[in-house]
Amino acid sequence: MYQYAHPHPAVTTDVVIFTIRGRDLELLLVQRAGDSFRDHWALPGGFIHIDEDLEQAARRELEEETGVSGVFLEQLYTFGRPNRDPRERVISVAYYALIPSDKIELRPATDAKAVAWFALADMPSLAFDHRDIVTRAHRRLTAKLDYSTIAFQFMPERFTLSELQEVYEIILGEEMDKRNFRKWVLALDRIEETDAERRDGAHRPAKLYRVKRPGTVEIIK
Amino acid sequence: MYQYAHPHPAVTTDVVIFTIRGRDLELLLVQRAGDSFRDHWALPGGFIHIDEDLEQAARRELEEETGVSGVFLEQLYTFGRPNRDPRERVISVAYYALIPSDKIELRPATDAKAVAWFALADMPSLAFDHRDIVTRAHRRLTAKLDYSTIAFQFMPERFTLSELQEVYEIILGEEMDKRNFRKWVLALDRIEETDAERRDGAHRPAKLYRVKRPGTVEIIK
DNA sequence: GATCATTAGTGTAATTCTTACACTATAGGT
DNA sequence: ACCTATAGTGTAAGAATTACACTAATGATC
Repeated sequence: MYQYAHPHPAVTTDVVIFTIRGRDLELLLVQRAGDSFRDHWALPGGFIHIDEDLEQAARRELEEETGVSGVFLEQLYTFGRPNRDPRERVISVAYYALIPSDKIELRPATDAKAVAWFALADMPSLAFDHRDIVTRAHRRLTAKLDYSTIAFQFMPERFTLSELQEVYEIILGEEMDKRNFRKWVLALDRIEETDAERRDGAHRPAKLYRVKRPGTVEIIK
Repeated sequence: MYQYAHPHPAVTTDVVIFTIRGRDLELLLVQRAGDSFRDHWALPGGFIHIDEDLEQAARRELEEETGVSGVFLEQLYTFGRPNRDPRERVISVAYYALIPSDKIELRPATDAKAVAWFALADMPSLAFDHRDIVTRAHRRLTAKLDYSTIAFQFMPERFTLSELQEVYEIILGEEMDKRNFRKWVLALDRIEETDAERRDGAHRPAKLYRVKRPGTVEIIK
């Protein structure tokens, strides 16, 4: 038992894990097994360890559910409405992560819980205030498209300009002009041509590009 | 005594309270009286109450030190490095607030603690990781100048365009062109002329403006 | 091996936005 | 009347953004 002179809230991290699958922006949900919100879908998350950094806790949750590490992860917002959890006062420090589309299958056998990807458009109803967390994460992501290189975090090591454009279109939900997009993204000077190309199907092969500094998200403009 | 089956961190809020005083962007610091970092300057803040919303806790701290309420307050970031407080694990949900320059003298008699405004450029050394909190708050504020109407939150009910421009110049730390500034800010369509003017000194009086929706910070462009 | 279908790749002109820049207007003080 | 100080105003050049349509290269089919 742990004792304190004044009441302490519990602190959790929840992680909104985004990826691009097919033609959708999707996120990872886990089905709850425990006592409250049983069988509801929820964001991956859990209590922070008492000697663990917040970001480290979020990375731990991320890795437990997806097996991936070293991907983009950023603190989103802290949710602390007094009754957001019916059991006790729980404050959740929410993070969001972006997973490149070639790493999404590395999900290892976790415990018995169901884990699945859902498109933002057709999520089930979520436990706690997790819908609010998702909404805020989505807003942050779309906002960052405009002024940072965050979208590159979804790309595999090599990709075509058409694929990159499609990622932008999926997240923003609108089509973009091909020539203007290419002019713009190349002028950023954050990606470079490789000497490989992708040939798939009966059409002209596409040049493959790579991001120059894959680990970093930079502010642009 | 309060008991828990697993250890819980303490949770505090700290508030970076900005205002414009004279020709400086300043923030409010309090001198610590308690056991750790005694006599060091620190951000106003304290433990959240167990049934209190996070923002409400921040507003309470803000009002305790300044007497003001109803001003702009936004969650900034949550700081949780394991040893940021030497006494126990403390997670701080930081907020930042902006106070209009005509309300800064409403500081009521608080307890015995010293309270003072400091220009960002010459702050004393701060307790805990409060310097990091201030740095992040300042970054957020300058970033928001570019894409929101946040600067209006510093303005009194009526103000001249020169005063508004000066606020921008103080925060950004650079001079701006008078004609371009006026064209730009009027095109935003977020402030309007009143029929009053300010006459001070031996020169042409300036028209007074007011913000159209004082309570809100809007995204622009 | 010609044709077809499919995606990759490319430039220019019009428009809008941003920047640089200097003088007149009006008050109070002398 | 004149001086000083701040308020207030427009235009032209340059930069960035938008709209828009055809050629290139491949694999599949006949």
